[in-house]
Amino acid sequence: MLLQNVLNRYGLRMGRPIRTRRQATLASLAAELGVSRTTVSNAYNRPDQLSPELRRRVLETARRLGYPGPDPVARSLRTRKAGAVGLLLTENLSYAFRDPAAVGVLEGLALACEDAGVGLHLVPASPGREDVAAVHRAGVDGFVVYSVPDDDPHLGAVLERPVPTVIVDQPRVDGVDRVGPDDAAAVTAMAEHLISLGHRQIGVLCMRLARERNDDFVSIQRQSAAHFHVQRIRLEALAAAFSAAGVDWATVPVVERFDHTVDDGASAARQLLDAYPQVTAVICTSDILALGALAEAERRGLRVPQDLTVTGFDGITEAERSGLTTVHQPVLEKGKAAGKLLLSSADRVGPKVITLQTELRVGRTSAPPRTAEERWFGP
Amino acid sequence: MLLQNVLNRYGLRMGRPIRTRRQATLASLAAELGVSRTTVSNAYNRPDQLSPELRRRVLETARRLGYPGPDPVARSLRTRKAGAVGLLLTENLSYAFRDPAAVGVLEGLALACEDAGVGLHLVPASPGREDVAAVHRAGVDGFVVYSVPDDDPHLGAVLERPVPTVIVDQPRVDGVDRVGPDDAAAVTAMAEHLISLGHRQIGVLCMRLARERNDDFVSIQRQSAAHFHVQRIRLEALAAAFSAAGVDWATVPVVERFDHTVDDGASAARQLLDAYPQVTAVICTSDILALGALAEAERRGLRVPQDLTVTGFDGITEAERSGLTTVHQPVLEKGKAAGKLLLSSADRVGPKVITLQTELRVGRTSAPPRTAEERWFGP
DNA sequence: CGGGTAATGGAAACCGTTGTCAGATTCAAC
DNA sequence: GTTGAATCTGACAACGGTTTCCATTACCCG
Repeated sequence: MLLQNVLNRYGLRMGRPIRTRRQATLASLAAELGVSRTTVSNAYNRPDQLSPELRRRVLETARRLGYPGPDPVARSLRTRKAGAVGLLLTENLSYAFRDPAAVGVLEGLALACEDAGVGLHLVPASPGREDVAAVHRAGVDGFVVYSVPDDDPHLGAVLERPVPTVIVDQPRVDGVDRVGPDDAAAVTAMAEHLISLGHRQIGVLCMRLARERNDDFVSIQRQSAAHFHVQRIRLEALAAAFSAAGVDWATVPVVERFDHTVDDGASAARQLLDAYPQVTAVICTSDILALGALAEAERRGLRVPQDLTVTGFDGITEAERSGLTTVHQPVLEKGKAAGKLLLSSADRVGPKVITLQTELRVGRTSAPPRTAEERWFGP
Repeated sequence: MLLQNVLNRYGLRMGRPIRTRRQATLASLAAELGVSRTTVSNAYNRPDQLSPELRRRVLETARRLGYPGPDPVARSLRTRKAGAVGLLLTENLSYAFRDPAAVGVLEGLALACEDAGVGLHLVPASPGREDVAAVHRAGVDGFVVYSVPDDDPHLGAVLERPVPTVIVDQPRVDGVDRVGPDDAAAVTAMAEHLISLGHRQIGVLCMRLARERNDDFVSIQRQSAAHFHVQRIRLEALAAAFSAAGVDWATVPVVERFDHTVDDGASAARQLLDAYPQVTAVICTSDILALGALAEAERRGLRVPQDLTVTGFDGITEAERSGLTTVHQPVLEKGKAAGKLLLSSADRVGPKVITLQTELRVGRTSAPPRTAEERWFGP
């Protein structure tokens, strides 16, 4: 027993081949040099605390012994700083990397982290996974939560952790910092644009509303019970605006897609237009879906905007290029703001909400609807 | 002094307002319950080691005291497992997120991590930054290094860390696991395709060769001294193949671009064709550059492939869509393989190299060159 | 020569866990 | 009542550092 201890002290272990000798530690290095651990630690962290000569000796001996410098985990434990922020994203990474809007947020966040010299720790949390252990295991100084349903177990696990948290877009949690656009206002502006053009026969394409898949039309109940807050708000804002314009929202078809690709947008548009050919405007809650709707319109031989108006949301580059009428939001800034907010949250008291500026960008995909006669007989 | 200790034991601290009371720890929770720390630890990590009833009490008291479960950092220190792999990428994140080939690798890596339930820790290391502290600070069980110049200080810092490392694409370091395509073979196949078509007047567009910017023609010296191994190998393979076909490599213009965007590809092509209008084929070391070259060809009114042949490398979706002749490599698999290799490296002895299959995909952008007469008088 | 001030290095506490191992308790069976 | 097996529990030693005092020495100044 004693022998074991002595061996340990010198970084050796019984019953193991020599070549797997334990890594050198700060203590073994100090022993080798005949100085205290403090001094070795100072050599790395506070060069002004010891003579240059001794420091040189320490570093040189470290190199000789293959000591890689203070262990980051031990250091984190002592200093209570991990030097990383966690990113919770209940979504396949493929999605995160494929949607330009999401990439923008990620990039902005990464930039903020880079500036501060802290790492970005992607927490493994695919939609299916119920195992929140990964959240518990993440050694981070704070979390950014991006676009997560309000009933996701990972979210709960994050909020229980005693570290600052910033939520981007959704969900809305009381007392937690948040960064996002004013979705209601933005969508209202879009609705009023369409109303003023004269559209009353509309259809809506929206993203996933809950964790269970429903690639179909959406009931009023499901709309108002949506766990994805952003989608819910956007639908509610549309409902409010069009109701005010005399449209009975219960008659407005809304099609949901669980996955978020251009192809899904196209198939949703097809489903919508097959069942409701009288629709004059397809409002999409994202540009990706809208790009799909444009593709489907072309496939059907519908001219945009003469025969059909299509609108999106986000303002991604591809949308701009195709002249889509959409709401632009500064996604890069969104991510950057989230990062900065999180990294500065040590010296703040109350929760903070940052609302980003959005801008209605009218492109070449919205125009007044044709009258019924025009539809049948041409202009 | 004694008082201080007693206070500490109960999670209190002198001279601080009550509301900032110290977070509960496993120890304070055990004290509260009147059981040992072991028991509390077991409640979380080995449910079979204590009675369900006691476990329930522990968890319930934990909730009441706001104990968030065992501290991840302390746990990592004790278990020597961080539950995360680091990704070193000496590049602005913007690049990583914008180049589809890089996104593919990232996505594959993320998938492998997700499968294993470990986090992915992005190490902040922009090109300019000389500060490798972030590498030292990263609490990870291993590193994936992706496309880094062989003289990058971060690379050295990673290799010094006593954790397994896998390098993707470049650099090539002896004794370190590596995943990547057989660049030389792939490029040779491409060269032979062009040679057999009859091209002898070629020009090359390549990516950054070193950490210092050089948006210009590249000397032979710079080519063979390139710190980005992949680029060097590709150029060398081209040189070998075309030399064998009787082309004096010293006369072949090579244009380098530091940044890697379609626009940079276009400007490089312009620079090349302005100085060497007799070129019949522009060989690019990436699809992104090739897409730019195609754009520039169109701008000049050059028909592809009749007037100019353009080839790429990577096989990204956009390239496929535009019919680019290119070398396809499975980028998603590359990332996934790197992740799996890293995560399984505990029980392996020697270094391992995984070479990925590539495939020459002849598209609509390569054809025999026009003869000089044709160039002036039409076919 | 007394005493104040840097400069330098060290002792010990602490960060919050986990794992080992031996001892304690319970319970059924003989 | 004894025994043995099956469960639980708790003391103790790591894990690898950082940081707050202290102690020592050297130097400077009147």
